Amino acid sequence: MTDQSVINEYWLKESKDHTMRKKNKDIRERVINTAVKIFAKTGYFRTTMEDIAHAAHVAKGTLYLYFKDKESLYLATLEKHFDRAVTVLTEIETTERSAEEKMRCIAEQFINYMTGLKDAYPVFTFENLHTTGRIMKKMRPLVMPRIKQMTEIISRIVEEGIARGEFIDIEPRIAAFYFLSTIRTAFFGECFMSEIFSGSDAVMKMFFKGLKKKEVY
Amino acid sequence: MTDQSVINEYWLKESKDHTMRKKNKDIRERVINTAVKIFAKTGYFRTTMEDIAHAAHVAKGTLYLYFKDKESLYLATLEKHFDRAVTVLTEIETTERSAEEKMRCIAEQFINYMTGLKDAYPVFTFENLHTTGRIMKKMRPLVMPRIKQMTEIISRIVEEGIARGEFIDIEPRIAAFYFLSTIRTAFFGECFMSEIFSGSDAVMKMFFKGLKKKEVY
Amino acid sequence: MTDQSVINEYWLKESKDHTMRKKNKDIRERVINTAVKIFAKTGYFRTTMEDIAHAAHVAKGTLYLYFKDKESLYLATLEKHFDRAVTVLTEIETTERSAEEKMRCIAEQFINYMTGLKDAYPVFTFENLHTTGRIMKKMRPLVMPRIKQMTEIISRIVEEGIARGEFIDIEPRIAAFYFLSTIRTAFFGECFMSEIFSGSDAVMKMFFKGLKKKEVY
Amino acid sequence: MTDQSVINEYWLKESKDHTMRKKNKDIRERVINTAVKIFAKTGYFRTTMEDIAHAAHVAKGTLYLYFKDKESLYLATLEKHFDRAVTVLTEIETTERSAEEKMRCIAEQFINYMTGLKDAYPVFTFENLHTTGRIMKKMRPLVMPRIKQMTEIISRIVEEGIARGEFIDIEPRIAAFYFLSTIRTAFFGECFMSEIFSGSDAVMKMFFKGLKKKEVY
DNA sequence: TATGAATGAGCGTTCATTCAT
DNA sequence: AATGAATGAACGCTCATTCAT
Repeated sequence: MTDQSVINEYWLKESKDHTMRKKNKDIRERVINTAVKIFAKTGYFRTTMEDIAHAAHVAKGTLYLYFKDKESLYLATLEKHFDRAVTVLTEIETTERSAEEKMRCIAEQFINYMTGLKDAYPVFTFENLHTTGRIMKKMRPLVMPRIKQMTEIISRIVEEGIARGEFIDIEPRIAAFYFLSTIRTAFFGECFMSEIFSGSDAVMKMFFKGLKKKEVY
Repeated sequence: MTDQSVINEYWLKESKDHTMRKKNKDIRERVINTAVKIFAKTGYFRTTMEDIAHAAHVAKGTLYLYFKDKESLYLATLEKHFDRAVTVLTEIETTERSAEEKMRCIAEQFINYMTGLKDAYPVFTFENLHTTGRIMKKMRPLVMPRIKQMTEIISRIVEEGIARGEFIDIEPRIAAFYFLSTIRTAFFGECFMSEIFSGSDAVMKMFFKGLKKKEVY
Repeated sequence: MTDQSVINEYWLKESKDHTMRKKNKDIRERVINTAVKIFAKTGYFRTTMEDIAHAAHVAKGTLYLYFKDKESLYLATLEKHFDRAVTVLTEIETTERSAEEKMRCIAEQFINYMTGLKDAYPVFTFENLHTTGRIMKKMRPLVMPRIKQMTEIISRIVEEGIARGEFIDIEPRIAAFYFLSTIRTAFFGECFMSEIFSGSDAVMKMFFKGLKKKEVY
Repeated sequence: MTDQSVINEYWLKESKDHTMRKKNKDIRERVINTAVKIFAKTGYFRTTMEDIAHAAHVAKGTLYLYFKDKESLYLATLEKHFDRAVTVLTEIETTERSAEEKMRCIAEQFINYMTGLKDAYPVFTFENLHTTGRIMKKMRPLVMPRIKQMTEIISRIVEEGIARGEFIDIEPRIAAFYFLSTIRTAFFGECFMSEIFSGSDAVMKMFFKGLKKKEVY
């Protein structure tokens, strides 16, 4: 839909550096990248440190050289997701397009990324904030600022759209938040509920119809 | 916003039947109603069978007389959620209102229900479909038809709206699905991310602006 | 040396009740009695919960029904030692004998008990107070009062001896403390260092020579 | 109480040679001297090789160049303790004093040394012989001869006292063994049980009263 | 039917030891 | 010789599930 060959590199970068120059950095990376997938596929609790170690081709003990405990490793995977998301958002924000185009591009990128993790539901959607007690406590301070950050970038794009007369006069943060949620809906429906849903385009269309000024025919 | 005194009863029904006529049925019910809350508050994995047994004032072993295992008990709580949701939807569908009014009423009901479980993120939103491989396998056959059912009821309301000229000509299922997702967004934002979000009304407004025909002023 | 058939029962009681009337009490007892020996033989750290469970013919998990953790089980074994020691001391204190006879009887009892645990160095001698950090913190409040209690009983016997003109005029507590230490010496030398030592009688003799008034020949 | 400036040097020697001429010897020494303190403070099991390596400013792997394993390192620290003890004993034996004076000097030295290791219960008292089966097996052949050696030196002093008519006619080894135990008692009571004990002088006095001939007043 | 004591597989984590550099 | 990253066996503890009462 939109040109994105350059941007895509951000999402895929991790699949390349298996050459291991600095052991240190590489193992950490490898572990995180492995853990991302396993956590996503199996869930936090069902995933064992042994699973991760095995999949990352390191010994169980090695994990603890790089991460204080399971929780920390999990948080590191979240961090990773967010970093990429923010990078992509920033990248797109600074391109030259209409606000709507930027947002459509973002949606496309995100959905691609999520879909790329195949059966792996990307862990950083909002609901994960609510995961069970103790881990939640540590997550909020990590996650909330990142969501805020993401929301802010999108807010700016929305503002831009409002200023340009593309969008209706709406509180930009709310539109931004709803936008992220809409992306999730599109991805989720397409991906997991294809039996009863297959209209991510239609959903996006509804979203933009709600956001945009009435066009004059 | 809308009159809902009658409908509310459905959500609250469980708090009444502590009279225990048919012991059997009563224990099962009591366990489920207790488990709903505990699972919601503590999460599936952190919740122990002992927690539930204790809170439901039965012995641990008793749980296994009524439910094959923890998973089954969990699925039973899901059923409960869905049953209520469907009941409410059906109830509202058959009232005499405009399509938009029905949908707004639904949103209100759902959000009330979710909020009523306090800090407990209601377990039946879509993403839970994806929890942990093994359990998911058993969940799909249970959950998918229910979501389908819910979607269908809402679809009919949407169709109604289209037929009446309230809504644009859109695939009703997609609108229905998106509608449920929008409810979730409104609830979630309001409830867990109040720091960065507080516009459930605005979100709903955007949704309906996207759905409704351009009004002539 | 002294008649002690009755008193001995206290030390040996645990070897009898394997009939298990009240499961509850019996398992707890059995575990403690087993743990006493294993801890003594193998040491706190080298002893695994599995070792104890196995030796006590219960499952690992069962241990945790009766004891919060390894530490608590260990402390319970200490408690046991002390209880018996105090019982024996009290028993002997109230008999009709000279102070010296009482003390010799105590020494004999203690040494018998220790020796009865064969290779098992009884864990309640004073130096255990100093075992490694965390466990120590919990031990002191448990152990110190017990040692105090033991010391006090013996102190009273010493006082008695002083009052009767058997012993020199010495601070009774110090004599009591030294007495317990002397018992340990006698046992230890006899038991573990027989190659270079075999004079528990001679040690006791020295102790009493130091304690008693010069006899007039 | 007694002049001991010269003798003290033996105990303190390790704090001087940080000049590191022969690297080899120096690292080994440094490790042992560090380990002595850490083992004493933290206990054998709670002490990790990393702790020691870190404190001794060497890498973990380096420890294994000088010691086969943790156990061997521990045994080496015992050696150290014993070496010093024997040196001190020998030193004192050859001075010109009465037997009692020599023994009092020994007691003072030992207690000073123990106290110098601060909260660290000196690891070479007899009871440590009994730590944990496996290690014990290796310890006995190392430790027993040393204790024998120490006992013998003290025995000679006792014999001397007997010969000079200072002491009663007692088996010197037993007196020697009891003497070491009495030192331990004095130190231990003073150091760890000050709440219920504070009479190391009184204890020593009792010991010597038991050992010495009745004086004629 | 209801109980809850007993079970034991399974997990997170530690740490002595190895080995490539 | 010296390093310290990597290893993996081993342990304490949890908790879903069973079963004798």
